[in-house]
Amino acid sequence: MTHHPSGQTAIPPGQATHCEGCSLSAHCLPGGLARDQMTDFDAIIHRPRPLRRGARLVRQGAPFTSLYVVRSGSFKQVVVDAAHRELVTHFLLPSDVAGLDALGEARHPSSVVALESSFVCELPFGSLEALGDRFPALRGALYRSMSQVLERDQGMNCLLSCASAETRMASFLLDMSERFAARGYSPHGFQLAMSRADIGSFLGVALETVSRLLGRLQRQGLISVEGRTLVLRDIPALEARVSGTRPGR
Amino acid sequence: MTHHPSGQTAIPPGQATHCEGCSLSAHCLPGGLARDQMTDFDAIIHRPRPLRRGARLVRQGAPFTSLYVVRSGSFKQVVVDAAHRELVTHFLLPSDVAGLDALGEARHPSSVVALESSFVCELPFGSLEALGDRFPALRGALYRSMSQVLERDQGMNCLLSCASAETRMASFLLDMSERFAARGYSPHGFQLAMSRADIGSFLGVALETVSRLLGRLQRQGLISVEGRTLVLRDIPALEARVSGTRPGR
DNA sequence: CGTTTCTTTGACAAAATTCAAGGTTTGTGG
DNA sequence: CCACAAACCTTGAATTTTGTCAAAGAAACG
Repeated sequence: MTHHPSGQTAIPPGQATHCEGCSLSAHCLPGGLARDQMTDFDAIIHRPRPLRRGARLVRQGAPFTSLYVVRSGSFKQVVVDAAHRELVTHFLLPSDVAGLDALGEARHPSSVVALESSFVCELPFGSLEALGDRFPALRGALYRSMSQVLERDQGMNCLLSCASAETRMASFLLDMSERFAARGYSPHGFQLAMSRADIGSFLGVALETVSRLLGRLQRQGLISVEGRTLVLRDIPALEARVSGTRPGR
Repeated sequence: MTHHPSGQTAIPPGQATHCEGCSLSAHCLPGGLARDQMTDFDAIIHRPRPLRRGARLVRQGAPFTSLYVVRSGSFKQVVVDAAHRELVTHFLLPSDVAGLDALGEARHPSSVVALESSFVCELPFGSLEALGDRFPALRGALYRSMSQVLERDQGMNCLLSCASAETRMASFLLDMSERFAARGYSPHGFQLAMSRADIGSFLGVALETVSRLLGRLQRQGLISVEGRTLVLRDIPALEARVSGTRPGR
């Protein structure tokens, strides 16, 4: 899921980082703000901080104080359920917002873990709200982010309710592809930053099934996989797998 | 899902309905407002309107203008996916809010259909937002509602990802029970307003499986079912089924 | 009171999981 | 830079769960 083929070069560590010059700003929360408003927004955010692979950005149960925007790298969002299983609920790419599910709550209902070396911008929610009073566009962007998550979750529910393992896999690959494309990267090939186990947890299938499905899709010529390097060779065919699901339910 | 055993008597049709006197107001959006603020809130809402079984409160794809609070009765939220299948994503009980998933969008991404004769209060979103500027508590309540939906969806995803059909069923029954309890009704027995097909769609299992599972749980003495009348006879045992899921994944 | 919709139940088939074992990659310390 | 350990990935075989198809019974509706 390294969004930049050769790693970390796109965004320099911690300096020279202002929303105005940021390549993500169009898709990011302050996207709809005017130039001078963005300066104010800039003032409240905590500058990008680095996280290593495996580091927790947000810990389930910790008090909610800030939202985080992924600047570079990627994350998985996980919840630990009653049976102490870790379940992956989301994968976050640059410009995605972490912590939204805690917004109305005192504590975070899920954890967010870096899948690779990553940078995030921290948005203290108090300041954000205060700014929202002055810039309605900012509040609108926040609403939009939340309802995008809602819609995404709803789509996921549909997938989990009634799609075969193969359809889930195809959906996942296409979804990743679209999200990369939306961020200006190639929709045809990318790196998966997460393990097979993460994908399995996310899609609700066993990790062995993930492995078998990737193998099968490769044999059928729809994709190429080599470790975590993925190439989508026949996107229309993948799309056909998604729409052509089992009849019933 | 009739929350009042003998039907519709709890809330009179359309008159004498103000938030202040409403039995739901504690759990409802204006719950945190002061007395005089509630009067203002009262002024923006459109008074309860009746819907018959099968009537659509919200139509997927229709422009988003209002949120709706369920006053009495119950609803199912459904999405029609790419393969033209209707999938049930939520069941709404009194005090639940319909339309939240459209909040940042121009159009509703899902439909909301009455499962029985029901009443709702309509909250024009424009007025609601305007009022939110004056009463921060109201905006907080809105955030809370949204993140509750997010959390619920996330829980559902977990259930669908890694629970057996039986566990899903037990979860569903307990969830209903809790929600009835939270609204002041008995957690031990209630009416299901939805069909087996709806439950199946919601839980991601075939309707025949729903039927078999209910039968099995009954034979084991955990519940009694007769048509859509349900009695939970052994809630702790049901809870044990939920936590004691399959080991793997 | 008949028709439609909903529900239950059985037999069979298919999909996916579990268990097991071997192979590969990644990361670390000497 | 190499060697070793740990984590990760693949593949096979047997088993289990759940879906599909079919048919009959019950309930709801006009």
